[in-house]
Amino acid sequence: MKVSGNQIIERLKDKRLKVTPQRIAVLEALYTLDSHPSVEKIIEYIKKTYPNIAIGTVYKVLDVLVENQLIHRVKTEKDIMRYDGKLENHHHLYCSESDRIEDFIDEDLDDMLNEYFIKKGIAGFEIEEIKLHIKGKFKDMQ
Amino acid sequence: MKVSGNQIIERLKDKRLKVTPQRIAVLEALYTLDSHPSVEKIIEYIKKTYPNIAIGTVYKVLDVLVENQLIHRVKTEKDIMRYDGKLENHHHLYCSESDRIEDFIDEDLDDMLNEYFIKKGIAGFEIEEIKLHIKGKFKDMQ
DNA sequence: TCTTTAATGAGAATTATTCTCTTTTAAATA
DNA sequence: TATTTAAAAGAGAATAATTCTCATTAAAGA
Repeated sequence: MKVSGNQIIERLKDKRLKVTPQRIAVLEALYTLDSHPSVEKIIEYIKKTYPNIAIGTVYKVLDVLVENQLIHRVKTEKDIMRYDGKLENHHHLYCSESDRIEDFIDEDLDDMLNEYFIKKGIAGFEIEEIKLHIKGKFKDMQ
Repeated sequence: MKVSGNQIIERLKDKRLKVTPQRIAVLEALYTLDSHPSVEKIIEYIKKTYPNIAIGTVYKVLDVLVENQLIHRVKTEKDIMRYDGKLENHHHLYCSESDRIEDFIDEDLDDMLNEYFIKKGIAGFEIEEIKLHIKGKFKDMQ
């Protein structure tokens, strides 16, 4: 996920958020780190270039970014929160043994699901977003 | 979800688990409580008939039941764990405003998804289970 | 009934997350 | 550019869900 510094600033400005080094650092971490890092991993990464950042600030920044839909929260069966900087619609592959999460993008699948639910609907419920959570095992033991 | 006391005992025995009053009480709570209760709700319910149960015991029992696949963990974007006693394949409807979760069962949908993934597969990943997480709003404000 | 092994109870410990309050800073305005 | 001000960050205490420890109890097989 390559996102330049200017793009990060643009994204913050688009949401009318103050552009602070801390916010940039958190987004930068999310765009750089492999995938779906925990707060701990995010802090670890940021501290390399910004050793004095306060942990509470990272939590607060993450909250603000989620509220403004610049990132998403992701939860697995383990009990810490993880974050996802990918904005396009995607699903998740998850292996509970390794707690590894990978993104899964499949437009054909999305089309099929949209068509299905437009036709069928769900009584008493207004659908906003459909995400698949696909559990299983990764074949390469990365 | 009507599950009798005998059925509960059978389910524990099938998994070669010792049948203890605490385990029965936790399963009983899960089968009785509306849907997807938190540990707090489970404890609250059990304490009515079993005021001295230890909180740590409830957590441990829940772990054992999850390990043995008698129940499932469910996570939302809020940060406490919730549990689900339903064993049949089902999806979740979720409203983030109210943090309410409802089950969604649709065999046609499951058939369609199974067919799709049997045909297509996912490179490097062995699928074990597919769950939809459908976000939106409940129309009745229950 | 006896024995063994596993489960429970009680409460301390841990730890992710939130909160409070003071200081600092981004950015709008003069 | 300097000033102003509302919002953000820093520091660390507080909270609360969950886990851990270890002594006690109980389930279930012999």
